[in-house]
Amino acid sequence: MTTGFGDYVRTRREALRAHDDRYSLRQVAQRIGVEPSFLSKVERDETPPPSEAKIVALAEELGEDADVLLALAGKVSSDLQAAIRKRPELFATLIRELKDLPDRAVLRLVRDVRDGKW
Amino acid sequence: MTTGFGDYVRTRREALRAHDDRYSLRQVAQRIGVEPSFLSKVERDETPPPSEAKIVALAEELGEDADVLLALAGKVSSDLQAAIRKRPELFATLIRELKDLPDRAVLRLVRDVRDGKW
DNA sequence: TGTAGTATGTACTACTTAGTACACGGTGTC
DNA sequence: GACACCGTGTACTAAGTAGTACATACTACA
Repeated sequence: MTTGFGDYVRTRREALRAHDDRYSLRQVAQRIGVEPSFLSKVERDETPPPSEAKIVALAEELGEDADVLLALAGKVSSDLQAAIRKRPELFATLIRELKDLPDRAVLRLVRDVRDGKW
Repeated sequence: MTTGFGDYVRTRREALRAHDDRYSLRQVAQRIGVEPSFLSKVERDETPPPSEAKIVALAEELGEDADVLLALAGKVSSDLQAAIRKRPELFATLIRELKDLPDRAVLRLVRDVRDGKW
């Protein structure tokens, strides 16, 4: 496993733990619903990242953006996938069009869409 | 299996076959690189849709849009996923913003982006 | 009628996913 | 020195993924 997923989670968890004992590996594992040994392996990148559901729970637990954590795990949220699958040609074209544009261009687009002014 | 994926592929292949013998199940199977028995099961929805690579090959073979065929198989092209994973927050926001907008709105957006006028 | 091509059915396999169960050894503390 | 956590190591599993291999049975035609 060469994703930085585990590292990232561990670092983040340890940071929270510095101020709050409730962020021990065991307690976090229990709250997100996995065995401590499993979370341990995940954090050491000894096993691939867990399922989407667990990652989302983990993101919530760590105060992180779920999409970012999923991305780190090499996944894309299933609701986004569903949206794309509903109109595959449309979204495929759009995403391929945008993928090489700079952040600020995409960001401006997002804002314009949100404000309905485009 | 209750996807219409198999049905769709079979219908499409039979249609091509009406004009061209090279579209028998066996020959198509060979060209896309699977065993005939496997393609048979796929077309009868007796087994889940094949891997992305085989679906893309199948789309090419059938003259269909790969993204559409992938969507029918409940998948999203890995290059789109990669694009999203590179900037998860940006794309997640955009897609969630667009997912309930009507086709024509999204389409217009796609065109505007392509023409660089937005 | 045999043989070439066609679709299908059955059995099997190797790999991956997504974990659990449980024991072990370390650390702190009362 | 016993109790309570802590992280980790080892072993296991149940289900899904992505097929292959081989045998069977039908159809067409020469």
